[in-house]
Order: sequence, then C-alpha cells, then structure tokens
Amino acid sequence: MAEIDTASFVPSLAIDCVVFGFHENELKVLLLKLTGVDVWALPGGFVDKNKDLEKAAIDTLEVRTGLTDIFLRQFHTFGSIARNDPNHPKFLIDKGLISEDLFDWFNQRFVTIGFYALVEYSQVKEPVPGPISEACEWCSVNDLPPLMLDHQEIVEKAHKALKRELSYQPIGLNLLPNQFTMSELQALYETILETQLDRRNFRRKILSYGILKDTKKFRTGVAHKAPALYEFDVSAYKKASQAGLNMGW
Amino acid sequence: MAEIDTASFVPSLAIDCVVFGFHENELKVLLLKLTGVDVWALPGGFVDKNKDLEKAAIDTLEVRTGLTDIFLRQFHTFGSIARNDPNHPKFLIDKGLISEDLFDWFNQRFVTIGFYALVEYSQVKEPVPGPISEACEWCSVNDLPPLMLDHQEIVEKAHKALKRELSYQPIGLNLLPNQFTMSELQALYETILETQLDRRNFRRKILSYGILKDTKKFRTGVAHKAPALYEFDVSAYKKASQAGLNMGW
DNA sequence: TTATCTTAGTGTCATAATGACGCAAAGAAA
DNA sequence: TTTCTTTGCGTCATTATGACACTAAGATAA
Repeated sequence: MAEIDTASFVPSLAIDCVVFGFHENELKVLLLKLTGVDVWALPGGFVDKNKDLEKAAIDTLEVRTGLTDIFLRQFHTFGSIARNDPNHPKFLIDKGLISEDLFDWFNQRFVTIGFYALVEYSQVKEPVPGPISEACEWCSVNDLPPLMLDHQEIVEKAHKALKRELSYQPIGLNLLPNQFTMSELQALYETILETQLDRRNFRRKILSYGILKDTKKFRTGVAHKAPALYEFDVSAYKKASQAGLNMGW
Repeated sequence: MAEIDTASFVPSLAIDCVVFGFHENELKVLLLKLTGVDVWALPGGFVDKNKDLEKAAIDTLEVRTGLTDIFLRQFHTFGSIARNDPNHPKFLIDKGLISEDLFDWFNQRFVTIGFYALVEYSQVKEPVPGPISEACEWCSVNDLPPLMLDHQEIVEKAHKALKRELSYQPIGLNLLPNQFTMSELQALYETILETQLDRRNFRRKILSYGILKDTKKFRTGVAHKAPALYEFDVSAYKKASQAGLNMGW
C-alpha cells in the first residue's frame, strides 16, 4: 500500500504521461496495471512543491522506463470538474491500494497536465510498476484495456496531438532505433496517421527533407531484397524541427 | 482594494487569457493596468472549486469584454517554479492592491493555464478593469507595456500558438467584422504571421478554400477603387476548421 | 476636364510538389 | 531454376506555388 507524503505536493495538481513507443508496426503506450484490479492507468503523479512541471514528468518517466533524456511535450491540461469521480478515492482504499488517511488527498479536485513522450521501444528494457501497480506494460493504442478515470480521453488527445505534430515536424528520431529502413519509417508514419501512404511517394517526400543519411549498409538476414539502412542526420533533423515542414503560408 | 474569498478557489491554480483583437492593421491584446503602478497584467483569475477551467476563462472574458460566445483555446500551462516571484505578493500589498491577509494566498506557488481568445475588436465597446486595476486597454503585441510576472512570455507563446494555428486552420471569423474586404483579411494574415504576402497569390489561395462568400456589395466612401465585401461561409468555414487545411501527409 | 495616382481584380507563366503507377533488380523460398 | 515479394528508381499528368504583367475603378491633382 502506498504511503506518500502529501504535504510536499502542490495541491490539486497532477501530471500524466502518455509514453508512446513503436513496435511490430503498432503504436504503443506504456500503462500501469493497478494491483488486484483490471484497471490501468497512465504513469503520472503529483507535483513536488519545488519542482518544475517538466521535471516532474521527466522524473516519472525515468522511474518507469529507466530512460533519461526523453522527448517530452506538454499537450493539454485536463481540468473539467466531471473528471473527478467521487467514488475513485473510495475505490482505491477498498482495493487496498492506498491507506485510508489519504482519502482527503485523493478526494480533491485534480487538474492534470498531460505530457506525451516518444521513446524507443527497445530501449525500455523492463518497465517498472509503481507502488499501487503490479505491472507496467506496453499496450497498443488501438486496443486499450479499461483505463482509470479519464485516462482514455487523455491517450486519445495525446495521439491526436502527435498526429498533428507529424504534419509539420519530422518525427522518428525518438521512436526508431538508430538505424532503420525506409519501410520502417513509413510504417511509423502510417501507424501514427492511421492511413496508408504510397511507398514511392513517401520515399521521395521524406528524402526531400534532407534529414536522412544513407548509411550504405543494408539490413541482412531478412526475407527478400535487403533494404538500405538509414539514420537521421541529427543536425538537419533539428533544424527542420525548428523551422517546421509544411507551413501553409 | 480587492477582497476575495480564497476558500472557494482551487489552490495553486490560475488561468490567464490572451485576448487578441485586430485593429488598424495591428494585432492587439487586452491588458489590465494595475492601479497606481505602471505594471500591466493579463485578464485572468483563480478557478472556482466547482467550475470547469474553460468556464473560468469564459467568465473572465465576459466580465472584461461583455462578450459571450468567444473563440477560446487552451494553448499552454505555465508551471515553472521560477515564475513565482517571492516579492510579488509583498508588492501587491505595498501598492495597496490587496489586503494583507491575502499574503499567504498570493504567496503560493501558482500554475497558470493559458488560454487565448479571438474577438472582434469593434464588438468590445468598453473593456472593464477589475478590482485591482484602473484600466483595461488594447495594446499592440509589438509594443507591450511592462507586464507582471511572466505575462510577457505568456503573450509571446500565445502569439506563436496562433501563428501555428493559422497554418492549418482558417482564421478570421472571430477577428473580423461580418463583412470585410480581401485586403483586410490579408492584412490580418500578414499581421499574425509577421510577414508580407503577395496580394494576388493570397486571393487565389484563400478563395480556393471555398470559405468565403462574395456579398456582391462594395465598400464605399474609401479612396480609390471600391473593394468587394466578403463574408465567411460559416458552414464551410467550420468544415475546413475541422478538416484542417494544409496537412502535410 | 483631363492627367495622375493608388488600389482592386484578373490573368499568365515557369517551376515545384503531388498523386498514381510502371518496371527492373535483389534475394528468399518453392 | 522458377516464383514471389520487397526494394529502388523512374515516368507522367495534375495541381499548387511564386513572381509578376495588365487593366479597371475611383479619388485627387493640375
């Protein structure tokens, strides 16, 4: 059962992180399974009184994934009064997840600041559960388990934000391994955008951005023709990120 | 001096609104001048315990502008610990803006949720100051007076968000009067984007979106050739807003 | 009254970007 | 050796974009 020192936290405020990973052509999010019940939650937490919001999110992510230096972006703050289910604190206590004297703390109205993070799936060796959870796993965004409170909505909004981001920013540096094939990059785009793209046109367009470096190496040991391996030209990538890609005006 | 019932507010939490208007080819924001000092602030406030964040922003705007039904968008939440100037509450008390017993409330760490609003300048007849301000005025974003705390940064971030919005959404419905000329619409775009656009190419592109209706009327009594008056085709405009305009993929 | 000046409206043209799709080469599997 | 699938390269028609010329309308100046 979780014992936390609520006095050190900013009241009413929480953060939630939607951690995206990409594996087997699926967009995944990291979720925590609450101990003893089939309810899942986003990694997140309260905000220490003398900690920046960003830092609170970064620290949460480090604990769960072991990763530092993660791509992180604040995308929305969720503050509807409806999101505070009055039965929630009772539920947590009944299930033995928190002690009874935390009732008041959990019974507050919380406003949560949503961040999304992009991480390289394979880099996260063993996601670690928290004090009130028994598992931390990757789940496909298209097949989410039952989520706590409004966490489903938070995931959806994060995905939407990511989609939008994609249309004027290069994406991939934080989601793919160092070297990758053109097909893998395309699959990432298709997965995030939930649409199909023409293979040849995709190649042409992405190459035109000048953010890819041909490594002159090939992926071996795979079926069919060995595809070329690319990596991102980090400085060009960052420059393109700054400038924005498809600005309309 | 402001007397407020802090017990009814969510602690640690505030909202700030960047209200954009467009007048004389300038992008303006609505600011409040604190009584007795040359320090200005964004309209904003605390969040009532049983009020949605959006509603808090809407209510703030109604009080200041008299307008209901305003275009409003949450764009960022500001929560750095650095934004809390420990001298600020003392400053407010010294200047006689708030009573001494509010020191503790104002001395909290505040996280503020930033909204920007788009309003039609001429619709705001007489902006009304609040309890701690003696004036409420439109100021050009390019020539802002000294602002309280990090409000300058908030305005800048809002402008940036608006700029970005412009590149994949139609804008104007909420900023221009019902009928307007092509030049006025272009001036709005140029002002927000801080760039010059070719007159003829702008016309072609904006017309291609199919969101404008030719009213068959002309602006009279102006120098030179009488320009045609347009209005937005609201349903087409909303459809375009939904769909997004210049998605890259 | 006529010439001049400025803004509005329309059109042109070269170039770039996009969408649709053909074809051959490289491997792995049959 | 043949078949099958994926990769890499290219074509072509259409559309979008940037640069800019020309004419019309109306106010002002000569």
